[in-house]
Amino acid sequence: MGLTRSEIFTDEQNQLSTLLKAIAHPARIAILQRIIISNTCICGDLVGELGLAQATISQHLKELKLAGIIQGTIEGVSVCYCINPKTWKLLEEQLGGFLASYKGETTCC
Amino acid sequence: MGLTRSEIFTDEQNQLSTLLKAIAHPARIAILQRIIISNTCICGDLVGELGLAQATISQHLKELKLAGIIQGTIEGVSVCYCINPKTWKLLEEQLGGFLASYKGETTCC
DNA sequence: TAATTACATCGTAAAATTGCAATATATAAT
DNA sequence: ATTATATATTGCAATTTTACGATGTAATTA
Repeated sequence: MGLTRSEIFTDEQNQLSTLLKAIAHPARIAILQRIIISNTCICGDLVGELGLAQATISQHLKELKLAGIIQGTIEGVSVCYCINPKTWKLLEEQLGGFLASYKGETTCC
Repeated sequence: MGLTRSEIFTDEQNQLSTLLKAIAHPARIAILQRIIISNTCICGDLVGELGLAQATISQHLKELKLAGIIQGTIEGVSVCYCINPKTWKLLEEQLGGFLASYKGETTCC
């Protein structure tokens, strides 16, 4: 009916899928890459560089912030965004464990 | 308008987001974990174990197959699914590179 | 104080996702 | 040939996502 039945899955499965969903969009990947490159935080630059409307960028930033992947600090008139190291580490661990659990076996169908 | 503007992003960004979207659902994570555990492939078992309707499981399997993450082989009456090693490796590389590009810096906002 | 700048939020439309019952299909067993 | 079993497909409803114009808000500048 359009809503994910989270109750029937484990907390780990739900948490990982939430983090993945947050980064599973080309615009949000581009935003994260841009933040990572300019280690120091940017923001309004994204609007001019990505080719999406300001409202759209702001919405994507909100989603990344909601998932805890980035954090924003008010800096005068503008807002400075950067990676949240804690969540990034969590993502690396959870996802790394998940991906590494498959050992490319030879016995397959 | 409800449709992602893929044209304005790079092929790498689009490809990675497609793969991520495919695994960004608790049911599909659960399905992949189950396939990985029983290194040898299963299928109908999922319906009984996950608590989702047969049509729903079948649909999730279809999405994973479409993204190239799993592959299915007809085996008598049932179908045997397993991980597609090639795509899994691609995902590990692309995602690994992306996650590793952030070196938890100290200078942040 | 008024104007400007940077960003967030609201409202809305189009499209995609999630889930399931019902039905179709295809192979195996009787 | 008929029945049973396993999976796929169809059709539908509820919900979420994506995108953007318009508008609101908050801090800086004139």
